[in-house]
Amino acid sequence: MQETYEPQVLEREAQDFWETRRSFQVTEDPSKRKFYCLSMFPYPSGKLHMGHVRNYTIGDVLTRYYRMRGYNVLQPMGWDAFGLPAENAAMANKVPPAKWTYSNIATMKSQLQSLGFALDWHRELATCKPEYYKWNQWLFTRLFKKGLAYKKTGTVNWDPVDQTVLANEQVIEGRGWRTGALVEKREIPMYFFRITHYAEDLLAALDDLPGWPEQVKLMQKNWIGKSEGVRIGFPYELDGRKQVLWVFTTRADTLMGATFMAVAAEHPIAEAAAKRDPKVRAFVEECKKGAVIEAELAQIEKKGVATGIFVTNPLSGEKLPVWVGNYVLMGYGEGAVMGVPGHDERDFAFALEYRLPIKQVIEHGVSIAARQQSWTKEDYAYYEFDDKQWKPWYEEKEQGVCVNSGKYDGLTYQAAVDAIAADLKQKGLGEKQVQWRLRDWGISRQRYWGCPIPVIHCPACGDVAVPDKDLPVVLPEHLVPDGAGNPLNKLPEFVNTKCPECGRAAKRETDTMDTFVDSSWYFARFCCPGQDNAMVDERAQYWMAVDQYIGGIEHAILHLLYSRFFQRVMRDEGLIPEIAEPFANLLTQGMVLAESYYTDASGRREWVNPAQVTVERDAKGKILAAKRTADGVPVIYDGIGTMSKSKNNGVDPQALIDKYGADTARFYTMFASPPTNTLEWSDESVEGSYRFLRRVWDFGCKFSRAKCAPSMDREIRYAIHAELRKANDDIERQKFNTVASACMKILNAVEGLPEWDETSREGLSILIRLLSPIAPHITHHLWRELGYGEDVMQAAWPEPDPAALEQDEIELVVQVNGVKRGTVRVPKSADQRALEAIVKSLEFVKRQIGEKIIKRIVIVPGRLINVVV
RNA sequence: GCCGGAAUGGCGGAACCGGUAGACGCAGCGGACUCAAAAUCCGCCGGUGGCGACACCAUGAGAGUUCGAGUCUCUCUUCCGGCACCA
Repeated sequence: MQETYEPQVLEREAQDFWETRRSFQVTEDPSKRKFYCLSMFPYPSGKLHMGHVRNYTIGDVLTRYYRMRGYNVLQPMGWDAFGLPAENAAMANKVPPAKWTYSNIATMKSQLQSLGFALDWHRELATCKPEYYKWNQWLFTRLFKKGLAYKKTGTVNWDPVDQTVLANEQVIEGRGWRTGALVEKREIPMYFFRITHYAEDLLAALDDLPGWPEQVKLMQKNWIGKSEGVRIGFPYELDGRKQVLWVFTTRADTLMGATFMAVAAEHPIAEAAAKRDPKVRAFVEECKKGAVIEAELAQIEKKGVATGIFVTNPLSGEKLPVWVGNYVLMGYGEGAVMGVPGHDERDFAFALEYRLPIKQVIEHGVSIAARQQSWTKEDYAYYEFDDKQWKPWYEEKEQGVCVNSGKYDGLTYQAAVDAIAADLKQKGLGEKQVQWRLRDWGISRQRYWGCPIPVIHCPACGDVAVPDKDLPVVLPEHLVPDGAGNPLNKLPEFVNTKCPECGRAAKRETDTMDTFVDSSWYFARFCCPGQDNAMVDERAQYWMAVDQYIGGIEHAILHLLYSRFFQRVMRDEGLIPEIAEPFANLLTQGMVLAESYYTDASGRREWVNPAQVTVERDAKGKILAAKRTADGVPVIYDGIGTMSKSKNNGVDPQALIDKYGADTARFYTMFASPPTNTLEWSDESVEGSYRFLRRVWDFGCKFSRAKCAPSMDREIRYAIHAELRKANDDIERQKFNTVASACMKILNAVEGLPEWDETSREGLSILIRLLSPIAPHITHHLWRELGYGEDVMQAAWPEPDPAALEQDEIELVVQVNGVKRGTVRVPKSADQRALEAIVKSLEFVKRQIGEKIIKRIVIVPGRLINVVV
């Protein structure tokens, strides 16, 4: 056996062994339980980053674990290959996105292979290949015919200089990233998927996903946002015509407290008012400037302008002014809201700004009179004095009683809503309604590097879906975008075509699909390699649903929701008839972070990669100072954050693999942090992981030459089996960091034996198997070299021996008044009375009790005894 | 702004159900080996007081529930993810 641990050599050999035997290629096998383990496929951005290493190691640990547990495990890999970065790289390097993408795929594939992942490469796919995206197009045409894909206008960011649509990411502080021009909103025709058709199902089915983290389900639930309320009509007259302004509210009980209405700038009332009033026109124009990014919209200062139009409260007959508000979104509900400043924070702020009246119509135990007594200044009529601070006077709690509301006075929330909805219905001015926050999914992108939307625009027949026989609509791969619009528009041989229905000259759609479409069904395609006549086939029914899906928490909403939608669409098309949910279990991994450092010498920050920094520490290990290793220039520590190009704090996995080998990279990423936490990078800890693997190798080496005594060490054996029992629990709980630490503890125990015996032999075989999913190469060799078997992957997963875990005596913690005072060894069979007697006789207990009287004795079986005095 | 998370020694983390706070590792300190260094091995390692046995303090801050709280409840602070065209 090789004396020194040389990971590069060992890993190459192990990978050749698996390759030759096609160890990871799987087919449907009804005799075994299947396990479909999937990690989110990567965008081929250049080379692997640490997030990938972490993600795919988690998947690989599970894959190898379930294989050893006897499952038929599928773990495929592919490429989410369409997207914006390829166009940016193309512009920068004057290289077609296709060429850049395929070259990145080649690099990253070889990196994945060097990490020794148990991937079935014969299923590899790339979403930019026609044989894949053909089925995006095929499914689109099905949905188009059903009305589940349809055309309407949508709002985009428009760069007026480049005359192009910008992604949100390309808008920086309201300006185009390349031109610096102020971005405008623009309405253009787009295709949408009617995801709202499935809103109820997507929401309800969350309850049937026990394998998903609660936090993700909650985020999805809030995103879908079902709310039950009342649609209310406010009649008005405009240019002599009777009309109704509709709003939706969950707080119909506050209708009598409405003092104004606010509509979006795009609302018909706003447009009508803009025609007559230049002030309104100016404001509406103002609102149309800026980007469409919602996070920014939500934080802008709430502004408005009165339209001069009044509507009538349908129940009280009160006249209410209509305002245009920049905080009202046309895309939500009716594009209009009723303003109830007494009971809504946002309306309150708006009313305060524009001196609109505020009415209290809900009371929560405190009478208005009592409230008003605390008001001391006329100026603060809109505030109440509370806790030495002036606080806004509004209350949002739903449980309240109506006041100042005429016939509804005294009604509680639900009773008031019911009564008001009934009265509105009678007048034809409202009824109860369910409202969703979820909006339909706009999939059109005015970009080149994506899947062409298979539609032909015919002057006579309108928008016609491309017939099946003409699919795929192939994207030409030779174009280089220039940042000013989609180059497909300038390619007549792509654009000019014939109408499939009437045969006359027609234009092809040049928009491509949102790349989220590509990634919404790839998991099903992996099940069906080589299938060229269908999107998926019956093999998908065997493999689906994905048993374990692993990916970043940043995908908690959009990607997962779109995939759930697509699975339903595929089900309803009869493709995978029995499965509604694509992912039975979900693990959301945390991000990989690193320290960052910069120098300030030149007056502007120059970011120095942590690998080039030497840190000085005090005796405790606290950071005192840091300098650039090369030239000793002092650097400033900027804290910890995501690895990024801009802060030059990325750690290249390749450098790590070259230096320590894949097993160290894998072991470190598992050991450093539980999978769902963020992982803070530390070079020193990597060193520690390497040291551990080398210790394992060295021990194996020595052991292979040693003679073993036939004896067993009962205590050490107990320790090993107890650790194994815990590790097996932990691997099921997906806490791989403690599994890694169990491996270390078992090595410590085995090394601690006074002489090598059968305990060592057994302990080492447990260690190798337990470690093998995390560090498969080193364990592959050790298993063979030490004569345990030919292939550790074929070995049975280790189980603790119940006989080894039996104990006659156990140690209990003894507390007095909840504070630990000592421990005591007692026979396992001791009953409550015996325990109480033992505890009372303990010296340190007597000393604590002194003269006091024992009130009770709490016994937690097998753990502790608490004497309460 | 809205939705969702997180916070434990110098650092990463452990403590699964409310029951010994700090497992395992990193860094640091002391020692062995060595001409020396590296590697390796042994010991120490939250804070304060004490020769010591031991006592007290301590899980972002503040309150509460409990025999007992890192864990449950409420309020707050800071940081992170998402917000529909980055993927």
